[in-house]
Amino acid sequence: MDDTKSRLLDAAGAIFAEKGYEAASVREICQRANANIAAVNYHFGEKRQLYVAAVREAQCAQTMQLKLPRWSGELTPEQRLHQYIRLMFETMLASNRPSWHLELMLRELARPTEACEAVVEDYIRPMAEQLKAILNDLTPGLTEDDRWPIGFSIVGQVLFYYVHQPIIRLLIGQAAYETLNVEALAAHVTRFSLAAMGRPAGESSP
Amino acid sequence: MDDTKSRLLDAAGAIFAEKGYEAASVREICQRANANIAAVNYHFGEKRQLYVAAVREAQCAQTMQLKLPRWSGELTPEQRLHQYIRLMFETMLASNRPSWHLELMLRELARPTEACEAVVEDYIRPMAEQLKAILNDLTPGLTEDDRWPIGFSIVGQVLFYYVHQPIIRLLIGQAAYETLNVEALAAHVTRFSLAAMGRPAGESSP
Amino acid sequence: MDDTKSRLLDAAGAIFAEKGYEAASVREICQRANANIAAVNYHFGEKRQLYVAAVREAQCAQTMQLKLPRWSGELTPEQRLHQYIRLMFETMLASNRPSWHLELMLRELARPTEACEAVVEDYIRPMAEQLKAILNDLTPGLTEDDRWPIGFSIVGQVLFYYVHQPIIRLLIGQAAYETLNVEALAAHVTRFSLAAMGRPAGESSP
Amino acid sequence: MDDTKSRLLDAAGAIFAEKGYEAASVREICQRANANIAAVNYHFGEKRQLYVAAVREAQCAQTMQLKLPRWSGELTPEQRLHQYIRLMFETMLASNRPSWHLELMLRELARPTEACEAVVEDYIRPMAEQLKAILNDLTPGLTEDDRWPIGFSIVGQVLFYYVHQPIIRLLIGQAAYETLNVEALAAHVTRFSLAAMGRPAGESSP
DNA sequence: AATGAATGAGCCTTCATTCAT
DNA sequence: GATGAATGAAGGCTCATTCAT
Repeated sequence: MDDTKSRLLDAAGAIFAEKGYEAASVREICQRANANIAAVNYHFGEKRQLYVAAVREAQCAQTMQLKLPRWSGELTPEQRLHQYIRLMFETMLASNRPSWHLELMLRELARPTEACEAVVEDYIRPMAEQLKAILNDLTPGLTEDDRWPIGFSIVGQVLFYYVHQPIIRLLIGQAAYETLNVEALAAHVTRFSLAAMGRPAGESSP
Repeated sequence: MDDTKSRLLDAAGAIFAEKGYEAASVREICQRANANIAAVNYHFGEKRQLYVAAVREAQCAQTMQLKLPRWSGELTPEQRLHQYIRLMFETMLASNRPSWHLELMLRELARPTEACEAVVEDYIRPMAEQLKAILNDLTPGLTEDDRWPIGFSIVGQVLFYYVHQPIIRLLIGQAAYETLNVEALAAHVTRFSLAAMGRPAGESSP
Repeated sequence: MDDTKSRLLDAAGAIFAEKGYEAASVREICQRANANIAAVNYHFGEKRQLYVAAVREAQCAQTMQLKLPRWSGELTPEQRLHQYIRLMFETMLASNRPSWHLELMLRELARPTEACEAVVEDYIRPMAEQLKAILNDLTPGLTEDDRWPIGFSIVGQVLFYYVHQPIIRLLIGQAAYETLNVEALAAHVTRFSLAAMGRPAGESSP
Repeated sequence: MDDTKSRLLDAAGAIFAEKGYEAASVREICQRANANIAAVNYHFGEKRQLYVAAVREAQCAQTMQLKLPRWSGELTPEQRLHQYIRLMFETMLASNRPSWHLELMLRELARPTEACEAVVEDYIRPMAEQLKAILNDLTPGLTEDDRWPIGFSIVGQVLFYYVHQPIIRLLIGQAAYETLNVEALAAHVTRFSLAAMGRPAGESSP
């Protein structure tokens, strides 16, 4: 890929993720990308399409990174759920994330624009399928339609810690917030969800 | 309250909720409020403070509206949890809502600005206290600190349906999405959560 | 005089003198005068007329203050010139001046508006007459018309120290500037001017 | 230099000189320069910097124009002083001046802003040095510090005719004012100043 | 292929002023 | 007599975009 174009995409992603579409300015993006002010329109036509491209880029990067480890086959469904949940937390909370990818996608999913559908189809749905596969093994008696709410209940718990970080921080205090860690959160959500599905807990650690 | 000022607040709330702070323009707000362009500056000093005032207004309105029904005393904890959850869904999904109140607050909570803290303290924390009181009766053996994650798991499930509406709609299809209703969703989340806490379900309907 | 009106006049004079007509805002003036924003238009009709009134006020105050001491009769013309010059310096440089009066008038005289003519007639011309009377005695052989340039040469020297303060400060340095004092400056200008008129110096001290 | 930028500078200088910084509007400047309203921001960043640039421009133009004729060597100090004074008057009063250059600089020097220091150092000080050199020859017995006041007395006389034009016009009447000319004024100030320094006059004409 | 110059619409804010009370 | 509310014009500035090179 063209060097300038790629730098532009990277700068745009970071700034869109940080400030949102409206508050981000083409000038600022070009500046951070060390590109000419006219570069955005040259390479992407207009600001809107730069945004779409940035979301798409984020999506690709995320998708690749989020490949769940090939189940070693001998893992129990409980262990696989635990892994799945921990991976979500890791992705969301890991501070070493290059970083704007997830932020940008979640912005998009909460306030959908034209880029939303692609994200769902290319990124969200595959992940949902994986989760459904796990739930398949955990709740064999349920129909397809009955499994959606369970998946939403699980994913909702996890995303809450990401989307509503500021609430949590204010409610439990900064000190307590800092003690939160991926392992503990994943253990809690896994235990909570397995119990909700009538599964004995305690043996989910892989 | 002054008429123009109040009209301004209402228009601002609606537009801020719809488009976000940056994308909303003072001109547009004044136009919708049938007020002069200088009225914002006169009554609120600047755009930012109009936003803060609008959030505060939303909060007041919400708080009043959200008074949980006085528990009739003889309700079981399970029934009270069910009521609590249903009330959240009603508040969020009721289409007859005049409006922008909740939308604006959730925007604020996901992307906190200076108005966030007030919302948490005045609106969120009281609600959290009510939930904790219910959990107190449901999980007598737990410490205060251990109850936070449970509360978050419950609230996270509910908010998911609001914040990530577009994902759900795309994942399960528009048709299926329209069949969702407050009653069913509340029942699911309640059952899921009670089971997670090791409580026999089925008797929570008030 | 009305209290509010008088406070308004005082505040206006100070701010006009400090910032000039354009840069001064009616709001700021009313604020400093503890008056309502509508007070200016109520008392003076419009900003311009408030300015004119302030200049007039300055002029009155100056005129009263600037009354030269009645010559004791037995003073020589040289001594009277010395007194005249020293009085100008005192008026201009005295730091205890209530202070915006002169500033405002000089602004007006350098950039004349409609208020200029009145200032000249009521304030400047009487002073010029006094100076001419002195010069009359010092240069008996000259015609009226020939005495104007001499007066201008004297007054020009004095005003230079006021109008072009910043140049002087930068040219000779802040330290040297601070050693300047009314007495020394008056002595210099007097000596210089008397010599220019062919008068022996050294006996002008009153 | 760029065409638009230079037209902008010229228009700005003229308008700033005429009305002062505050009263001049960017819109008006752009209009006169046949430039877009955004051009100021593009080329100069903000109004303030356009002003500074205009002052600097004026200064350059003045400096070049004000090169004193190389003394032919055989001129007496008296003749050189006469030339110096006449040149000042010519610069100030010549009606064929393209213009706003001097006006703008004098505005700046009377109400110094951030641009003042540069004007003094680059324009005023060199001129002051030239004058000091002349005074050096005229008053050999004096110290450096004693020569400043003499220089100020000379320059003050000249500037008076520029800065306080309106006073003069009103005092001596429009008719008399129009008879004033560079030659006569320069002759007067020269004679006055030479006499003040104890120099026989009458032979200063070059 | 890429850019510096330039555009015009629109931004938020502040202005002096007026009006109803 | 005096004021708080409200007005509309204009302020400086920034925006995404276009154009000629």
